[in-house]
Amino acid sequence: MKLSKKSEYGLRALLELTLAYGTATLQRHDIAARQHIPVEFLEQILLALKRAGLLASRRGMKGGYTLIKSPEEITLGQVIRILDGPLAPISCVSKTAYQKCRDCPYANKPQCPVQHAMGPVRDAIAGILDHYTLADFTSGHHHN
Amino acid sequence: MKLSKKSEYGLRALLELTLAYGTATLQRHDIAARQHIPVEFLEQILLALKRAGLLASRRGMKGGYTLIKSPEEITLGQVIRILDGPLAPISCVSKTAYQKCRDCPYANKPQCPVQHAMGPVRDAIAGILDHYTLADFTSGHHHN
DNA sequence: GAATTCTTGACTAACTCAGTCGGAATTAGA
DNA sequence: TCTAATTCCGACTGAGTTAGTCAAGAATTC
Repeated sequence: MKLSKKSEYGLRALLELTLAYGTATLQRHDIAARQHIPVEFLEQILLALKRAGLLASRRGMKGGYTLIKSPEEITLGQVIRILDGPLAPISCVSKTAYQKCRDCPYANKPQCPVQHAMGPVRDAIAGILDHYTLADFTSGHHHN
Repeated sequence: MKLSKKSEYGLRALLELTLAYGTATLQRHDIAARQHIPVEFLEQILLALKRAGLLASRRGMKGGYTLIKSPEEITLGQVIRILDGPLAPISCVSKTAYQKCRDCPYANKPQCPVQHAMGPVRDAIAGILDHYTLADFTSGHHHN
């Protein structure tokens, strides 16, 4: 039931990139310093977000990262799925990464009690996180 | 965001114990066989649930485990907290195990964006799991 | 006292998490 | 063209967690 550091750092990094959206590109060390994230670890995260199509980057002097989509289009659910995998507490109730549970005596049967309990949990989590955008995430936030 | 095998097995074991509630005591190997759980691993789980006050046990021949409280009084939230720890996705929004996040630039400040997003998630999860009892969990279930 | 069952504690192999490191590729500016 | 700055990529690591396994001890019944 836990959010990894990777996702937490990823969200905080995207917060900075959202604040800079349209006006500036940010470098690893800028983000790392503002959010107190180890720079080499942050790098991995930014690369993953880039591969997933959320960020663009430039190398060399004056390089850095920028958001490639508008903050209203990116949800926390997307980000967490990229960095941490599926939101569902158990894969037999996942919608984005469903997997039949093997060795469960109720697998396949219509009334698996675990699914019955965890389905609504996954829907509640996804219902919040898939409607919460980076714009929402940043609103109310002012630097220093 | 994931439920451990420990919790999953624990819930499935409690399902069997709920079905037997008031009529029989179950032994490790009964539960293990019905739910396809490795018996030595199940043992740890049952012991933890016993220490937490949900189960009673007897040793020796004709021994076994029984539910000590009625199924309406035990929620999935309680069980998962015993076996997996807090439900909150991040400890700074936990109500049962709050911890200030260190090294977060927003720690203490009233408007931490991560808390703002994850607070409702933790409330949604707890809202479901703390109202879902073993009685609900078992309803609609009939053996074979 | 023998068989059965829970109890306790230690042990382990595999995996994940949270980084760290070294070097290669790209770009800007001198 | 040279150099400094920056991203990119892969490998590596130490600590901790997960999912068990195992052996020996204590209680209970027959």
